[in-house]
Parts: sequence; structure tokens; C-alpha cells
Amino acid sequence: MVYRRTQQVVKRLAARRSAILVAARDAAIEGGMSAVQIAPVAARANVAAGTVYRYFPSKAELISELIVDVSRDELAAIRRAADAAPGPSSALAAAVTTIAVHIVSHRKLAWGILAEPVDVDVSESRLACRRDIAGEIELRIAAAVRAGHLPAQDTALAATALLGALHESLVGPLAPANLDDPIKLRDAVQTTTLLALRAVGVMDARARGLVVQSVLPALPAKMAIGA
Amino acid sequence: MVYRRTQQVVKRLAARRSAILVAARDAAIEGGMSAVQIAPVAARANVAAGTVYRYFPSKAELISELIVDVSRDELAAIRRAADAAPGPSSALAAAVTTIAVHIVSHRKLAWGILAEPVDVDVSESRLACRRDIAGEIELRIAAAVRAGHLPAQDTALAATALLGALHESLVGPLAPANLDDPIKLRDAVQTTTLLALRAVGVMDARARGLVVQSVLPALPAKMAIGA
DNA sequence: ATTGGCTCTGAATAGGTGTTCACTTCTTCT
DNA sequence: AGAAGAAGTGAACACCTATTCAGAGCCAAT
Repeated sequence: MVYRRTQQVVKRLAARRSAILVAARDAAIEGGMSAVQIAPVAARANVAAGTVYRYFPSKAELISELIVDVSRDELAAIRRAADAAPGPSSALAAAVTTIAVHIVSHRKLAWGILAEPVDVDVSESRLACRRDIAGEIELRIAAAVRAGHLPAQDTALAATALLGALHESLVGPLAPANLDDPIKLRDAVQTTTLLALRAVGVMDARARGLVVQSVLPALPAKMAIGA
Repeated sequence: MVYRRTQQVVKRLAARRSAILVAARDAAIEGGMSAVQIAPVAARANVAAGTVYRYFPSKAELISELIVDVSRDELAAIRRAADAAPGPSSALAAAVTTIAVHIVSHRKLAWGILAEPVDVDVSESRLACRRDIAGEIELRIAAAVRAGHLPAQDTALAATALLGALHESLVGPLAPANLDDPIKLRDAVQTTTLLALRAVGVMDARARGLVVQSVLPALPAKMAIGA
């Protein structure tokens, strides 16, 4: 063998792999999963279509890895926000708010990762991703129940329903228009979070307080301006 | 002109058109929208692929009409249930329960009509269908608010979120397994309805009562047996 | 500089599905 | 019965996109 990968080459290969994933994510952010096609993604990453197949065995694998990546970041953000909260109810509110803000920040990506049908089979990774996030919410609901802040309930179903409500009202086809307006967006996030908290049994008055506490810090600065 | 459609022919044409629509609906019930393909649908309806195009200008038109049909039936059922209820809160509970029961009765159809991405552009009719149903729920929420049973709120957003919660927890990928078991199914419908009612601000205790009242009559007999 | 293997390329391939259309079959009217 | 026109047929076509692969270009070691 007269050829060995030098450090420089290893780095270039890794960079290229990452570039392809980034290109795929950008495509999804702009046009949803249906825009994640091999040729356009390859063009974005400045490689030929065939090159993609030197890094990923199939389109399904590429998309799966994309989903896993996005979901990992999302989950980390949720945990960070919830763990920083002073109590179980606040933690739940913070988690819900974090999800809502993430969803509205990249609506097409969220739609693509969560629901948009894709021709390839990514159900496995997509399901796992959803399960992870729902599981985290479930944990937070259960903690609030244990603390006596919420009535006893089927936490798994509640977490699922809660995510469904968030998705539908923030990225679904009936989501309010003009979510580009920071003020409307903030209102939508607040209202949706309030609904979600009430759904699991937080009293209305208390829920309103939790929402105000959790929404403002979670929003990017430019969105909070309208406060 | 030496040829005019006789009554008999008119009838046969109408029957054939209807058969194609029924075939499309059955295909959707069994395998979701992706199973609604021209060749299989034509085979189901006992016609050739080309014949479908003598009745519908394109696949998109066929699917649009399918969506409109299903949605019309759904809306009628919701109104019937809600109008039969004694008061605004009961009406809302009845409407929500009706939707939940319909959804679980034909999960793949519901998924296909509401969310499953399709290659053709049916966004128009799908959106209208969703808007109609959400609008009905919104009306019922607004009535309950006017009656002083619910806190003032953004009724449009609430209706949307409520539908999202129902869909996600009953037909989404994280929906509980074993919904074929009538008892589990009834529990899922009850729990989900309870969540939905609480989300819009019905007090927990009152919500539980409404759910029990509304779920049992709405369930098909075989599902209610476990009561 | 040369050699042997690795990586990249992008045109060609393959498979799947909506749509068309020349032809056949059926229906109506004289 | 025969003619004229409508309805039905299904194989062929068109389009789209994932995937492949033979050859070009690049890299490391001698």
C-alpha cells in the first residue's frame, strides 16, 4: 500500500461530509424535506451528485442523519431551558416555550422533520426523534404532577397532544399568517403555550404567569422588542 | 347530431364517476393518500386508467373532490352532534368527541386528508376543508366563551391547536398502540377530549363530566361495550 | 517523476407514476 | 342494418429523481 490518508485529507473529508449535511439542512429550512434532493444538495455543497454517495449510502441515510442532528440540538435546548427553571411547573413552561420558539424559527424545517412525508423511509429516525422530545416533555409533566401542581393523568398522551397542538397552531396550514411580524409571533407563542399548559391542567391564572415568565427570556432579542 | 345521452347512460356515467371516487376513498382508507394512484384506483373501480381521465381532468382534481366529500360528511356529523347538546360547553365537548371518534375510525384516511403530503397540489381544497372544521370548533368555543363558561381567548388559534392535539395523539406516529382494542380506544378518546377541553379553559372537574357525557353516546356500539 | 490507489465527476441508467392518444367498443338515431 | 359519435381501453410516453459507474483527477510514497 503506497497511499495513506494524511491528516489534511482526513480533515477535508470530514469537512465535505459536514458541508453536505449543512447543505441538506439549509435546503430543508428553505423548502422543506421535498427540497432535499440529491442533485440540489450536491450543488449547494459544491460537489457532484455522485460524491454524496461516497459519504452517505443513500438519501434515506442522509435525511436520517439530518433529522438526528436537528433533533439532538432541539432536545439539548429544551433540557437547558427546563433545567434552568426554578420549579417543575416553570420547567414545563420553559420546555414548551422553547419548542414553540424553535418551531416558529424554522417552520419549514420543523414541518419537514416532524410530519412532511418523504419518499424514502426515514420513519425510524423520525420516530425516535419525536419520541425523545415527547419523552422529555412527559418527564416534565410527570414532575409537575408529582409536585402536586397538576392533576394525575396519562403523561405520555398528554405530551403527545401537547406537541401536536404546538405544531398545528404554529406551523400547520391554519397557523396564523404574518408570523414574520415579531409582535404577532410573540403573541402566537404565548397563546399557544398558555393553551398547552392549560391542557395538562395548569390553572388559568397560574398558567398566564408562567407563560410571561418563560416566553420573554426564550425569544431572540429582535422578537422580544415588542414587549 | 344523431346521438343523445339517454337516461340510462346518464345514470351509468354517474355511477361510474361515483365508483371511481369510492375506489379512491377506499384506497385512502387502506393505505393513505400515497395509495391513491391512478392505476390501482382504476383497477378497483373496474375501469381502465384512461377512463379515470374521462371523469376527472387530473389526479389532483380527483383527490380534491375526495377531500371535499369526506370533509363535508365530517362537518355534518360534527354539527349534528353539537346541535343536539343541551348547552354551549356540552356542544363543544360533543363536537370534539365526534372528531376524535371519526379520526380513530379511519386513521389512515384522516392522516391522508389532514396532513399527509401528496405529490399533487391539493393544498387549496385541503386547506378549505381544514378551515371549515376548525371554523366550526371555533364557533363552539366562542359560544362557550360568550356563555361565560370559558375565559376570553383567541378562538381561532385555540381551535387550531385543539385539532392538532387530537390528530397528533390519535393518529400521529406517537399515538398509543393497540387502538384496535375498544377499551383502550375509548380511553384514548376520553383522555384526549379531556385534554382538549382543559386546553381551552374548561375546569378539570367540569371537563371530566362533559367528557363522560359526550363520549359514550358518540362511540359506535362495539366500542362502548367496555363501559 | 512515476506508480498505485483513492476520490470525484456527471452523464447514463433505472424505476415509478401521471397522462396521452390511436384504436376498439358501445350507444343512439335514421 | 348502417352511420355517426360518444365512451372505454391500455400500451406508450413523459417526467422526475435516486442511484450507478467508467473514466478523470488527485494524493502519497518511492
